[in-house]
Amino acid sequence: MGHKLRQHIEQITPLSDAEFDYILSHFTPRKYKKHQFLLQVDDPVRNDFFVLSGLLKLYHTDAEGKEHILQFAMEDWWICDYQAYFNQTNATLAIDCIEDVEVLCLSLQNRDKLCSELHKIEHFFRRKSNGGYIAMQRRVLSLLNNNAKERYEQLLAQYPMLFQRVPKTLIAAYLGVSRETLSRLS
Amino acid sequence: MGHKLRQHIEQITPLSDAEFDYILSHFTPRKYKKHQFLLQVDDPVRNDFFVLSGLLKLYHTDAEGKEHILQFAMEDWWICDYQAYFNQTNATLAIDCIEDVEVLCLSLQNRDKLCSELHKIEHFFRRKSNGGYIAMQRRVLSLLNNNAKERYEQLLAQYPMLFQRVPKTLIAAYLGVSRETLSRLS
DNA sequence: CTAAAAGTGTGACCTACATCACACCAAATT
DNA sequence: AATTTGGTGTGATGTAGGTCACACTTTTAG
Repeated sequence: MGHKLRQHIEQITPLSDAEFDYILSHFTPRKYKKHQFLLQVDDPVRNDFFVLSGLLKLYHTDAEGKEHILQFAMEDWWICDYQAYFNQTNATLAIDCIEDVEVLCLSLQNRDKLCSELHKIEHFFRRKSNGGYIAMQRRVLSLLNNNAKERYEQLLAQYPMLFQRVPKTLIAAYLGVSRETLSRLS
Repeated sequence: MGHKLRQHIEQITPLSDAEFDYILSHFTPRKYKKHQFLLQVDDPVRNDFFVLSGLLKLYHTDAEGKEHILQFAMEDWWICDYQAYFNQTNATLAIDCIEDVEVLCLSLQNRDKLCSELHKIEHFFRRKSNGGYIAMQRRVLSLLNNNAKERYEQLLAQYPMLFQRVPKTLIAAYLGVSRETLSRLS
């Protein structure tokens, strides 16, 4: 079987062996343990992460110390504080591991290099970004439209696997509901 | 002064006269009057719209008939039901005019043609999409983090001009608050 | 193997915001 | 000029979901 990254890119655009090797050479593999941080608030954001295995969360901690989860990421997902990454400023979001994790790291420099050298990679990232935008928009709509129970059921329907791997406290922080209220819904 | 679209694209990438003329030839100009629809639910989504002048809203109407506004768009903004546009399915969102409007229409075919012929246009749209993703993510965070008053003040700080052009009812529908509550905040 | 920490459920109570109902005013429309 | 329509404010009341407090169980770490 091919490399996970290759399979992932080829869902959008085919690659030759040489192209893929070249692309892969711009990524750095790394491993992290459960509870380790990939990114902490105020860190410079050096990399975007492509997840090979494991589970992570991207979140913001507010003034009262409450966590708000923007994204979970598992196999085949990308995760990053993109605002800070693209503007090369310091992180306002944190990323850490819910499970042990293997990722491929891509610096902004290498991303831009790949995008300018390989038109099909620029195309790939455009498509990815479009998809992400649409997903975020759907989430905004669901926050505007739906009550706690409806949001919970939508998430359950869309990512049933998540509920086996993630504590309810985190599901609540993702849905924007208190842990207690979530517990009374299900 | 140059064309508004040209200025807009050149914020990201420079263009020759010939390139711009070629690009522009893929857009169709159109005008709409206040209250006219650019897109209704269940319409096929033929175009993405670049706004030259005027003001529009992109919104969803829920089962109880309540409007939830996903986006306002004014000069220099793009507006579309992207989910339906990119998948070439029918609209689930509607777009209509809050003021008289001039737009440039771009079909998906022409967008893809431009993107594959001109690497710099693919780059432009990637950058735009990245920006849109980040903006949506910030909005999700603000819905999770902040109460009605805080969201109202953020919006006011970010787009003060909006409050001169848009009735409070629509601001409320954008913020996810009832009209009455909004009226008691300010 | 034991102690601490993390995860979960549930009752009692509280509050931010929704809903309903009405009044008033400004701007279209006839 | 008269009349409908759209926009806005405000009181009274209802409710979804938050907060606090506690108990119990499971996992993690020393």
